[in-house]
Amino acid sequence: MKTALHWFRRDLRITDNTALWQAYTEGDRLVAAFCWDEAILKSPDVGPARVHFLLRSLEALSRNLESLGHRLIVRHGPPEQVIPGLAHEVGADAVFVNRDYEPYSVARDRRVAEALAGRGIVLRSHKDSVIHEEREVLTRTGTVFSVFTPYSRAWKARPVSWPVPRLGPPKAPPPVVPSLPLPADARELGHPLAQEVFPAGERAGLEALDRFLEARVFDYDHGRNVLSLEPGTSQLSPHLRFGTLGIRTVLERLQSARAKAPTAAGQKSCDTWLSELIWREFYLQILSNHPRVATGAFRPEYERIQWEGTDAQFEAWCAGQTGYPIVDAAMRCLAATGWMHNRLRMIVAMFLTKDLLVSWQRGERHFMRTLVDGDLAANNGGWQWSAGCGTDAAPYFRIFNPVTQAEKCDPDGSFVRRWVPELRDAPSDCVHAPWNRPLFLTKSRYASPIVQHDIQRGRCLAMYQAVKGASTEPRTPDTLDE
DNA sequence: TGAAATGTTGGGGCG
DNA sequence: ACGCCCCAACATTTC
Repeated sequence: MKTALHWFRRDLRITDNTALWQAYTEGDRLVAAFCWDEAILKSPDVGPARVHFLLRSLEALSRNLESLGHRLIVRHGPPEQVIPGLAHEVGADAVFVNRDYEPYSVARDRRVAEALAGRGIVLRSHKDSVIHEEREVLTRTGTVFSVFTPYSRAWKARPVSWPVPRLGPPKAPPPVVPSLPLPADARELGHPLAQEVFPAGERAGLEALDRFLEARVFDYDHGRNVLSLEPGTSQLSPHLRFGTLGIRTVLERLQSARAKAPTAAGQKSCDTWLSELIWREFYLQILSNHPRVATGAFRPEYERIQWEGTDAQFEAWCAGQTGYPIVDAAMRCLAATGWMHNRLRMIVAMFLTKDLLVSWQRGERHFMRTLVDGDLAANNGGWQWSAGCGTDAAPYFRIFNPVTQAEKCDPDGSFVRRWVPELRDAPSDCVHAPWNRPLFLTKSRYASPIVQHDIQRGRCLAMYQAVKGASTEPRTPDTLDE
């Protein structure tokens, strides 16, 4: 009798789960396991929003497995000890995982594979979290893309893979081995969120997908850039982050939604959203092929920047106390809910790096700690884009004006008023720039701007120009890191 | 997936 | 009627 152990990581679902399906079909007996890895959970990059989402998703996963007659075995400790130990305990012939491309995970999986091999057990890893993997979309000469547009053209030219079936009932009873309880509540691991916006788990993921594809996707071109109460974005990022939703399912349902698009503009909106999914895979393959981006600028010349921003300025940014309404509203929304609209992520990132002149890496770390969907590849890619030091980056001189941006994405100021109560009574013509009404500003008790945009913009341009002029030999953009 | 500075054009007020 | 100026509107360049 062959026993297959499936080790859940970032694939917390039983539908359209490649490695789980392989373990189920190839083995005579399935063991489903999750390892509570303290190294990850104690990392300063992990905060309560994500831990809470993870816990609730695991509870849902456990219930879903039980409803079929399976059982989720939970163990605590270092995976390189826990997984081989459990595999040995249940007499597994093979351990199945879906591949994870972050540097930490790659190293961890290598250690686990070695430890398993020592016991004569094989680690079988599968592609699951992406449609096309790190070395599957390459230029004609076989090098890695570092510009999005040609990457996405090549991505689309490849055939997509379709969902795998949902897990079925057990072929043999699950093993009787100890399983430890999950921590009862995220509060044990940090401060509770003031507001929770994301229902967790597989069912919630599928429902969020269908809700988005029902109508909102057809207005995505416009809706994604405004901050109205009903979000124009898909709200799927935490589900894609934790694998409570499978990417093949997303693609399949997007295609059928696109076929039903009411207008040509609706179809175009579907394509725009698809390109956001491709951005996700673009940044994943950048991280896989150039792991050094996790610790430094993709364009090395930008490593020389002497960031002038102070700790106090960084802390004001984190706390939403910069005196720029759109920035403060966005940062307070993040602190309270663990989520921020993508347009706002760009605005606050530009503001931190180009107005406060604080290193993008400090912002990157803060986002990782606080975001419910915090993902190394996407977050790093976004920050390097904003700072102008990444692949396919915004040119360094592309600097957002926080007021102009705010007027575009929050024309009536309702988003600002919701998150910055000091400005609840601000007249619409100054809600994004209250310093234009000194009398109102004093009365409102809202912070005065901690920097002046036009002045900081000039300093930023000078700062970037200095390192650009100092750049040495030209780099080859598609060489691989070791 | 900008914004500011600078340049050009054309309509209308006015002497 | 004409030229002049103003300036909005748009286009181009620059950061």
